[in-house]
Amino acid sequence: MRDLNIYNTLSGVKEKFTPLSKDVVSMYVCGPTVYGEPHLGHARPAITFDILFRYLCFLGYKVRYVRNITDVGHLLNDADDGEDKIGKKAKALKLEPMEVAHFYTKKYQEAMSFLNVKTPSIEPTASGHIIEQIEMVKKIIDNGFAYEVNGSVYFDVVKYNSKHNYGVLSGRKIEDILENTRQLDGQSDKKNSVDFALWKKAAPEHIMRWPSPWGEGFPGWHIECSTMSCKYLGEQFDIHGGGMDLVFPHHEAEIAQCCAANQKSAATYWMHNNMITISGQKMGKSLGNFITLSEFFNGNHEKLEQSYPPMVIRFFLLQAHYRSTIDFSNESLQAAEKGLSRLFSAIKTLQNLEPSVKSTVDISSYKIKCEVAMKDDLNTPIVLSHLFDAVKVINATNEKKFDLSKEDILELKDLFYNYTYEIFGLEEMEKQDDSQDLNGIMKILLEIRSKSKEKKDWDTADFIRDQLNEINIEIKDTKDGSTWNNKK
RNA sequence: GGUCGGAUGGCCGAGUGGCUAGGCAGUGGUCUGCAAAACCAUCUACACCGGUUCGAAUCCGGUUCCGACCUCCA
Repeated sequence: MRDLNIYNTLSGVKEKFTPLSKDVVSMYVCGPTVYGEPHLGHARPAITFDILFRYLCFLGYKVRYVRNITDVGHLLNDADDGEDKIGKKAKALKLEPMEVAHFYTKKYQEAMSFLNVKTPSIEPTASGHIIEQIEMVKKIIDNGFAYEVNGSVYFDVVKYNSKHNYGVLSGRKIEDILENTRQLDGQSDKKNSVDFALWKKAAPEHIMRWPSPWGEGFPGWHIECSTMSCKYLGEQFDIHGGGMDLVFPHHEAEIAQCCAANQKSAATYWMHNNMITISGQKMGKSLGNFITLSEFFNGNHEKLEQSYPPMVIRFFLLQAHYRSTIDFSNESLQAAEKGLSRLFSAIKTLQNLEPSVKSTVDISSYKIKCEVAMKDDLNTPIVLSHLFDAVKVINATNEKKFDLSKEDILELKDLFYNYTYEIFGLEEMEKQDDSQDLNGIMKILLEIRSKSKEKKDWDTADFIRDQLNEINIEIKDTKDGSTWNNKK
């Protein structure tokens, strides 16, 4: 339970991870805004922090993992008064906003479960914490860091910056931001362009609205995370995560809000995953170049040459370090698919390995190497490279080129079990149709084929093989007879 | 424009001073009636120009190109 190092955006370096309380870790990750289909971009933070969650548990920590659902319609931008993403969608579809939010929340959770992402300990919704958000806004006003104008409340960034450092996380200087944000703000009520909304008055056409001390309105974008992390993890907790695109302004604002309200910076460690790119460009909703997860799963998108099962997506992401961008392409996903099946087939081989009295190959280093890589800021690609080295040993042993003792085989089983299933959350892509009927029929067919082969009746043997292949049943001839598997 | 990051072999992607990353593809081989699958072996690198060093993909300076954030975004 020691020596896990993680990169902290706050300090800009890798730091030894020391939780606030010895055996317990508190972790908050920014979840999705539920107004559209979950896409590949959503999978990255979910999987990155799922790995961290799993690994912390593996190390014996008790983890409370909170990942929010943003189901409150935030404004598209400051100039666009009264329109929010969820509300807009609801109007277009003639639905209640919460119907839209609920629909996409289910979609998101479903996709995450396909990807074998563990459910967080708590998945709170912004709409369920309006009262708490109002309370926090009040606290910030009382502390003198926010002001009310026309039914909206804004965070006074300039004043805050005179006492604290607005920019600790993103490295931004307030002067630069002020200079660079001199675009026409419409008839904004803000004192300074850097100020951001804590509570926004609802325009008449705005359909998501709640009563507040300042009139009917809705909470600002950043306040929900501050409120919910504080409620469930305390004013100071261990890890706050999310995508790199959230560093500024979202997480910067969160820190400011928490400092303004509680004199605490919320999280000790701030972790950010990098983006997924498509042809070198960020895959994102605003760019319209995203591919949804269900499109990956069913292959139904013009850019996709085939369907990619959830585990392939998961493995694909693990092949890159979470802080690197990863470029999507059919070629790399297909490579991932083959790599993954090589890994699983070796695990299968491992189950049936014949133990020898003594080992002729040293496998003791793998466990340590994997651990070192994992503890070095979750270097999953390095862990995988060690596992693939071990795959070679397993296969070579199976070919009688090496011997492995019973103890060493157990150690390898342990290694693969821990990393593949427990920590990486990879599961076999079993699409096996193991119905009794099919099994029986296949047994008969393979027997006929085997008899024809004995009689050197290659026409019949090949006919059976080729016809089955046509309906996606693949025959594999091995020394000990033939096996079959369902390709679809 | 400001801030930050990146440029690695056919593709993806690790690696911060000397030792084979790994996966996929390619090539050769084993197996096989043939094939597929599987397995084994193996080739192709470090954007460019200088510098530091016994030695640089790795450090320093410069150049070119690309990306992210600065508006909602994972």
